[in-house]
Amino acid sequence: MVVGEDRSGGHADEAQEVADRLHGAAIHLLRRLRTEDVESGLTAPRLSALSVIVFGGPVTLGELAAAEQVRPPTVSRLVRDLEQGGLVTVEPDDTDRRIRRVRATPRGSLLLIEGKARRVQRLAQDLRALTGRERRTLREATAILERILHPEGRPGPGGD
Amino acid sequence: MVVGEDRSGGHADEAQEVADRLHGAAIHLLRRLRTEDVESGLTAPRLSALSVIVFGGPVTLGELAAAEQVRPPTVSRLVRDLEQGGLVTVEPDDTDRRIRRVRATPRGSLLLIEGKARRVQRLAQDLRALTGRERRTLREATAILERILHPEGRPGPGGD
DNA sequence: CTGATTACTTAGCACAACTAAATATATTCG
DNA sequence: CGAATATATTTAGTTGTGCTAAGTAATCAG
Repeated sequence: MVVGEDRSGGHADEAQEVADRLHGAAIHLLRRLRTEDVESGLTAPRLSALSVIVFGGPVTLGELAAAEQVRPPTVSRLVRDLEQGGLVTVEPDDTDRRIRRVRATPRGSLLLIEGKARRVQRLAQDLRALTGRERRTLREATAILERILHPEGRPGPGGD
Repeated sequence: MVVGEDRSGGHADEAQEVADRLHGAAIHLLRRLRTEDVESGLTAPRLSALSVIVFGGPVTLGELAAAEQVRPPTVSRLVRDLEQGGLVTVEPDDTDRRIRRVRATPRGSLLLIEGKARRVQRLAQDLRALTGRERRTLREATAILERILHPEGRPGPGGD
């Protein structure tokens, strides 16, 4: 755990400090980006669930419940509402008719993808004001981040 | 998502690509950090309000309403609940007795600060596995980020 | 002092999201 | 077959957040 490898002569724990600032930056970043989400017309839980459905292929309600960490009834209603909005379709499983599989409609996928595009667009605009060097620093930083915190895991929702 | 950035000999839109990756990284980062928040026992609006109170010094209810972008009655109730939980205290203003100032209790501050520490701690641990050069890249990146997306805004809440 | 404004509260409504408990139905296994 | 198990739904209720409308109380402007 504690690896005193701070040879840079800085203060006690450089990692701690960078983590702290990174934390703040991520919060501010997403805070700004999230404002674009309102336009989707979906609430956060629905957006999150839709994301799992879009990127996670057809999923059963049970899987969705596990992914979203909610109880079955919550998912039932959630899916019903998404279905009513034309964003997902539900089909029975061929071999096990207890199971219902949820799949995103083209409209559901589009809504999510466009939402993300809106978010990213906003950020890209800010990035154009930077120097090439600064952008490269950001690029390198994201690569590092993705490496350390996304070894394996479920696809991230468009949530926040 | 964003791909074809190479077909015209150069980067069609480097900013767009970096934005896309940054977006993904921020989502994954907060996804990880946010799991720690559940332990606070507070809901997102309360956590956010408490953060404004803790870091924004004593604030009036009106200021809090403006910061959180909600109507006065919503804040009244929010503060009442926080007060009931022993996380904040409310005092009248000396010169203007219509005004009520909200201040965090030691327990309220501690809850927030420890919550943040929990979040950051996890990340700091990952960062210790990096080289000094990589950490420096991350540090520079956060500085750039904070600069472009936090020109002069209100203090950021610890919510996400 | 009177009237308008400001700061906040109270009361009541609506709604989203969650839950536990009680089903209904389908599958699996002894 | 029949019992246990698994999947999802329905029912009924809670919690939390937000709103508006209407009220109280303090301050300010004339």
